[in-house]
Amino acid sequence: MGLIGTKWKPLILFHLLDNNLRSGILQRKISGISNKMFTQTVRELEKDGLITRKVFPVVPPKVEYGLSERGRSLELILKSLDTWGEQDLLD
Amino acid sequence: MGLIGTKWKPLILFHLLDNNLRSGILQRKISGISNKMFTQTVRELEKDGLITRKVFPVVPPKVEYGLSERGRSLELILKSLDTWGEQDLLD
DNA sequence: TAACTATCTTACTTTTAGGTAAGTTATTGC
DNA sequence: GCAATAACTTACCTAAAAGTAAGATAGTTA
Repeated sequence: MGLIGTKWKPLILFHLLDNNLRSGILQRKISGISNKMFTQTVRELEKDGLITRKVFPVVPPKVEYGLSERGRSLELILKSLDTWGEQDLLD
Repeated sequence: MGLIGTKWKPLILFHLLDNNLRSGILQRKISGISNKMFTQTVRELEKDGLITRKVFPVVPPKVEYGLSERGRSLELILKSLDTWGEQDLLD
């Protein structure tokens, strides 16, 4: 229940619903997040087992994030939250 | 989407799903919450239009909280979050 | 060889969330 | 007339979350 008790986690998960995304692109989708919070939050999501992280050994670096199976199991909840939030934009 | 981005709000809403509850009882159900945070959070939820607050002019005071229609519309999401959180208790 | 790239870290500071403890209220029961 | 009651509110303080800005990395291209 406390699972979603953070500002950024649900947002990041939400943006990964459609496709895997590489780090920079995902970050640009989360408007307002600082670089630090972004890295910190994906690290936590990875530890939680909600997203996967794939590093390509190239220069400049390339990192891709995607939902794990466990993360995928949140799909309905994430979509509901999104729809609910858009109904009338309080908060 | 940022709607649930707090530690206590979803918890309080969740405990109101079944019945309206008077203040003290509701607060005792939210283990770990301080008196201050409790009052503060229900105030916010009331402003958000998610819960209703009914004051009975008796001594000692009696206050009852319940879900508003808008709050009630979160029922499925709250229950999903709860079930999801219990599946395996990470976080 | 210097600049550019994408991703992340680290040190430092500010902002926000949260806790503790005391005080307020108005009636009832002793 | 004093204590007990439920539901706050307030002032003060600490802890946690988040922002800013700088630096590390190492190949590629000019």
